[in-house]
Amino acid sequence: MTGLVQELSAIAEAAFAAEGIPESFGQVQVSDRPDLAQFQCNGALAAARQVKANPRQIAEKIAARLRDNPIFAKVEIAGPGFINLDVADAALVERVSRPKSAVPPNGRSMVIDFGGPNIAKPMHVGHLRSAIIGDSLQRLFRANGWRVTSDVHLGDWGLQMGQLISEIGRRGLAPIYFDAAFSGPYPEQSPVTMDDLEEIYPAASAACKADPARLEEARRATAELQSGRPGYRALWQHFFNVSERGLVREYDSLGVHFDLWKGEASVDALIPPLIDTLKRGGLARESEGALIVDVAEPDDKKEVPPVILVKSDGAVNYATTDLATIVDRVAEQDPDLILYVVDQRQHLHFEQVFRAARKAHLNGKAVLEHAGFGTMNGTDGKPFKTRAGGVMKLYDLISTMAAEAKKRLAEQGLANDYPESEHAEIARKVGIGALKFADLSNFRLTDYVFDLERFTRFEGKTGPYLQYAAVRIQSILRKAADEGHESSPPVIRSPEERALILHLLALPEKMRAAEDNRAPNILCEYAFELAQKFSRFYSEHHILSESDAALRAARLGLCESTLSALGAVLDILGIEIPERM
RNA sequence: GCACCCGUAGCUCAGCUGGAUAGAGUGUCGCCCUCCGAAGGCGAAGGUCACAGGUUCGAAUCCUGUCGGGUGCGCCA
Repeated sequence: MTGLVQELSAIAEAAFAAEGIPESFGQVQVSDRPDLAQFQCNGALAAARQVKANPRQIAEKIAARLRDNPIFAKVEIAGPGFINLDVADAALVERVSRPKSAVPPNGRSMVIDFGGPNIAKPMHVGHLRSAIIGDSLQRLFRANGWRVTSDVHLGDWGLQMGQLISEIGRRGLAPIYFDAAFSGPYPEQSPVTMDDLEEIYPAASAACKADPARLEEARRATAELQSGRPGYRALWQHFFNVSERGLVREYDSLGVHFDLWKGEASVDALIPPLIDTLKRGGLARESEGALIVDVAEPDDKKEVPPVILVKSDGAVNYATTDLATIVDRVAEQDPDLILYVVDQRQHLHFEQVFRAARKAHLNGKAVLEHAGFGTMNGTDGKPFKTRAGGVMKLYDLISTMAAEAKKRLAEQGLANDYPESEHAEIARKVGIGALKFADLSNFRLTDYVFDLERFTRFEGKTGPYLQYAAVRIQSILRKAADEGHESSPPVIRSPEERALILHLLALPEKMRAAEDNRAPNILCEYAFELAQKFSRFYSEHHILSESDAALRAARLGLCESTLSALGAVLDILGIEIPERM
């Protein structure tokens, strides 16, 4: 699906080429002077320098060619050589009325790695960004025709596992798993619950921080787990199972789903052969008791430390599992792109891993890319904490958001007569919609302030504003159907209709820009403007009571087109639209 | 110390492959519901785009430096 800007650019590019000027100067954009024109082309100005000609003269020649094309209602030259363009209403209406078809597969495939949470720890607000941004990206790439495989990629193979194991051993909670003489089978019932783990983990972590001997113990346990000690493996499996149930529930409540629930541990078997390969290729060497891969390059501006494959204690790092995971993914599906949606603070880690992977040719044809995101701070500018000083659990945050949404419904006196279950469902969708939109509308890389008050705002540039606009359209269409009104392709009889249709035709460009930049905030902006333009149209024109049946049908058609575009974008953002609210 | 990210309206943030008058939301002040959902619409006020240089016909955007904030710099993830 090509967008209007793309189509206009192609026309202008052809005009430049016909004048013997590189066609790249023909790029058309939405005008930043809407009072003067709908679109503009600045190519004559840029070309003038290169071609050494008067920009106005170039613009004149281009404009003369453009005027031959009936798609334009206006072609004007302004200032030093801007070419201002308006598209004919008939052309707009024709394009917005074309039946929309799904984007066909583009033949490319990718893996999205969410750098998921560590098992045995509850999800907290710090995990929000990866989940929300990553989910939006997987929906976006799919919508644009990619074959996408998403992997939550849990943190389940590092030192924290050894910390848990050694702490449980000390407490004597499950002695059978520590009995070297025991030959199994181990109990099917987990000796610890998720609640237990949530208490044991911080205790173990604190103990290791305070006492080097405890840390040593945890390291040893980690190495033994990784080298296959049966009791530890069995215990680990319990951690994993217990945690996974909880995590699935948390992600479900956010509406985030993964194709794969793999983790670091899932590539365990691939590590020994990988290390072999790296050793044989002369890429891995021993240093200070550890096995490393040098990845520094001569023209580096910063110091890039080596990748540590095997620590001096014999355990592997997450760099090692990340490398093995690349091997796994290439073997499984040979993707064109592997995208890591992980905190920007881990940028250096990925740089190291990517370099090592490329050096060893592990990545096949895949481009390896880290789409980092900024940290979430509290209103004090420091990493977010609750009033009590701890991190806020995701579950609590979602409950709070839904409760606020419910309060809002009550204030408005709305939904009083809805069944309780629907009431709760609306509150959930609105609460999560507010949360997701607030997160996604910030550019990925910038740190942002987590302000509960701002998140629970439902007016202005928020998720609920968009949901509200969509619900209003649904309501109109329902009434129209009840009254037996037909819809027809839109017409342009007013500036509001024209503005709305112009914006509808910009969707394909925005989808592409969002993909190119891995930036869902571009779609947030688009959706917000779409809802604004609809609201404007809605307040200026009465639809159902319009006596001219043809005009009423055309306006209903415009409502349908708007709902379809808004629904598509909200779907990519992972925001659900209630039937009513 | 070195490297990376950032500094835009009172507040929260867009804009950054250079283009005409720097945008939005919120907050403040006005106006609009006997008519399709007011979680809405319209309008006003609010800016030396941190600072100083440079490149350019043209810089919030590119380059250099300064100040301020954040982050990262083998055996955590």
